[in-house]
Amino acid sequence: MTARTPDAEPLLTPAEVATMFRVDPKTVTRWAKAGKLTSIRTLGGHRRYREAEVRALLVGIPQQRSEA
Amino acid sequence: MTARTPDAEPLLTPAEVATMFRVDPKTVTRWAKAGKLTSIRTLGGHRRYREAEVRALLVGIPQQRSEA
DNA sequence: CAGCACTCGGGTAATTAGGGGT
DNA sequence: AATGTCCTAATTACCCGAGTGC
Repeated sequence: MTARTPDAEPLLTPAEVATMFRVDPKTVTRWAKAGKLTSIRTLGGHRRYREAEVRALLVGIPQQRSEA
Repeated sequence: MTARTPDAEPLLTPAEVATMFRVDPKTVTRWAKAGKLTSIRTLGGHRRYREAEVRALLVGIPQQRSEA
């Protein structure tokens, strides 16, 4: 029973993005205002973020090993 | 409603890691820079650390010498 | 319609980054 | 080589009231 999927990409709420980065939702809003993150606005003015973009930014630098 | 959490690993702030290791946050930063610890950057440049990795390091310190 | 959680704004403390020096 | 401390600048976190989303 897969509900129809209009060609829309998955969006995330500010709280979700904030959780993923371990920051305050307000901080995510600042990133959007600063143009560091693509934000889509609801008709009421609330922001939504592209999941794919957020994941791409969540990049960790793995620990290195200097083994002899 | 609490926002869903797509697939985010729990992250820790520098202060939290520093407290766990009983060291200065600055020291944690040095560990990250030295590649001894995996670091994820916020869009503002602040670092976040993987909770699982930190805890693994806290527990995984075998007593090589137990004080003569 | 009513209600609650979340987000929107702005403003102000608290952390963090970075370099340098002990 | 490794840690702790001092400094300045930048980023982030918590305060409020009002509006949106469901």
